[in-house]
Formats: sequence, structure tokens, C-alpha cells
Amino acid sequence: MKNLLIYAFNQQKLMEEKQKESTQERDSSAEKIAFSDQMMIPESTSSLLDLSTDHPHKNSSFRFIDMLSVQDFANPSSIFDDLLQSAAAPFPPPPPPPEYSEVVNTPATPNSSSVSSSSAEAAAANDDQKEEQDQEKARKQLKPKKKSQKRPREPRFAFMTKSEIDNLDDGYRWRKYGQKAVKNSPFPRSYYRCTSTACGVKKRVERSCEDTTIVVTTYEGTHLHPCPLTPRGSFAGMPERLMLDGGGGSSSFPPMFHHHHHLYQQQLPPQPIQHQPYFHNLLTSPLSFNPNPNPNLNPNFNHNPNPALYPNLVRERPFSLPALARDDGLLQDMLPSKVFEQQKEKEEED
DNA sequence: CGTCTTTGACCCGCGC
DNA sequence: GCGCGGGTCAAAGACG
Repeated sequence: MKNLLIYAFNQQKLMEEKQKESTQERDSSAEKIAFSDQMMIPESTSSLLDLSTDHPHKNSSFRFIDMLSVQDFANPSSIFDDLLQSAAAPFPPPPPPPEYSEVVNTPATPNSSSVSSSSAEAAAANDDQKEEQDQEKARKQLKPKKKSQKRPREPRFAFMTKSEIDNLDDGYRWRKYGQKAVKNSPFPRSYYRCTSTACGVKKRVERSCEDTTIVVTTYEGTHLHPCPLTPRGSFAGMPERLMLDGGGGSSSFPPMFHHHHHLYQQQLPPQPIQHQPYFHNLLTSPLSFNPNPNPNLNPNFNHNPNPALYPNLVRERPFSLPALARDDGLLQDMLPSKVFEQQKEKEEED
């Protein structure tokens, strides 16, 4: 299986940033364009992870979690910890705790009336619902929908994976609850929800229409439970502490990012890594997103790996950024417009 | 029988 | 107001 991790992002931060920009830079048309779909890509994630070469598990049944399981959990911190810190650096509140309230997690929309739509209002809405339910029942047999209760966007993180498998196994159990055709794309977008009760984490999986080997996975929300894996032995040989951390716990993100983070923290460990076949390519992608070259955001991150240190660089088929730039849907949501611009310029030069 | 996928319908936000 | 598109629901069916 080929896997290619490219980046992650916190879209909520983007929303805030977007709003900031829209108010502060309203006069700059160029900026307006730039932020139409801009994302922040913290440096810690601004490189593409290429897991495709020298992989011992060539068969298609290789599971995503297998790849994830090689992480070194001596350092249990998630890459997203850094990622969030990085992304949040210019912005005030860090991502909400698992028991976040809607207020906390409300997007920075000043005129949004949803800010106060937390428990009290929900209770009131419950009373209303009872009455409305009778009416609704009489009217239709549709389920009573919650009124006036806008759901704030959960923090979202997306990454691209070079894989032939759409639904990558990240250690959690997901239930597919929807599938929609994506505009301008022959590939549908699938919607998954974590099967654990009271865990509202969702993910969307979409395949790039330009590079069909690339799967875009967007995680939304925070896992409130440990990683349920796994009866199938995916964590075989994994240290217990790893299981405890397991990508769940405090981190809502795929366990792989722990490893990712770890590698970046070490900037390629000097000693040979046992699991290197999986991950030592991660830093060596020919594609390096770095729209925000601020070393202060994450000093641990080596965003410009030395090719001499990473001999596997450019071993895999180069990621088609122009193709991505033309992609629609999630890809456009996630790729920074600056990347698009740079690619455009490049194309124009050619 | 429980779990999961499929799929059409519905809801809702947004832009025009 | 209307249409469009994204996101979600839930019934029905498949599967082990």
C-alpha cells in the first residue's frame, strides 16, 4: 500500500483567520482571493509524508494502522499538539477540551446567534421540541430537527494519503453514514462517524479526481475514548503505553501523527530506527508545503530536509501539485491558496 | 441477530 | 425567494 501524508490543518483557525483578514484587509483584492479558501499549514505538517517506497507490506490489505503503529511513543505528544499550537499561535484560544462547550468552540462569527446556544437554550429547545414533535408528527413523519441550535464547527484536520484504499484504517471504528457525489469530481465523498457512543468524531474521505491515488481524509472532532483497536492484531508488538495512548486519549487525531511529530522532533533520529521502512520517507517528499515559513511556530520542525540526509527523497512519483490545485471540494478547502498561487505562477512561467 | 453499507430524501447555509 | 451544494438521517438490504 502506498501512503503519502501531506498535511493537516485546523480549519477553525482558518475561519478565524479568514474573518480577521476579511476585516483588516478588505481593501486588498489580492488578499481577498488568497483567503477565500486559505488554510494555515503549520510548519510541523508542511511536508509531505511518503510511505510508499520500500514498504514491507506491499499487499493491498496493509492497514493504515499498521503504518501508524510504528510510532515511537516514548514521546506521547501528538504532532497535533504542536500543530495546534502552531496554528493557534497567532490566535487566542487553543482547541477545546473534549467536553468543550459550544461557546468555546464557536467560530469567530461575532454576529452569530449560535454563540449562546448551549445547554440552557438546548433545554428550552427540548420543551419546544416536545410540542413541535406532536405537530411535526401530524404533519410529516419526519424526525424533529433541533431548531436554533447551530452546531459550531469542530476543529478539522485533513491529510492526504497516497493509497489505493479509500477508507484507511486508523485504529478507530467508523460507520459510514453518507456518501455524496462531489461536484466536478467523479469520485464520491464518504462520510464516516466514530462508532463509539458519545464520540462524535467524524471523518470524510474523498479521492482526488486528478490524482486518483490520493485519498483526502478529513477528521472532525475529538475522540473521547481510547483507541478501540484491535482484535485483528494491528497493534501486535506495540508497547503497552502505546496502546494506552493509542491515538485516542487526549489526542483526537490519527495516531500516525504522533509518529510524524516524533520524527520531526528528532529531525530524523541519528540512530537507525527499527520502523524506518515505514516512516523515514516521511520527511523526504518532493512536495513541501510551507506557506508560512515562520521558524518560531515550531522550532523542532525541520521543514527543509537536507537531501543528503534523506536519501529517499524524490524516490516516489512526485506529487502533482498542479493537479491538486485544480482539484475541487475538500482539496480546495485544504490546500492553501498561496500554494495555488505559487503553482499558477509556475505554470505561467512554463 | 448485530453490524455495517447503501442510498434517496431531507435540512440548512450560502450566494445570486 | 430560489436554487445549489454540502452534510445528515434513516430505512432497507447485505453480510458474517
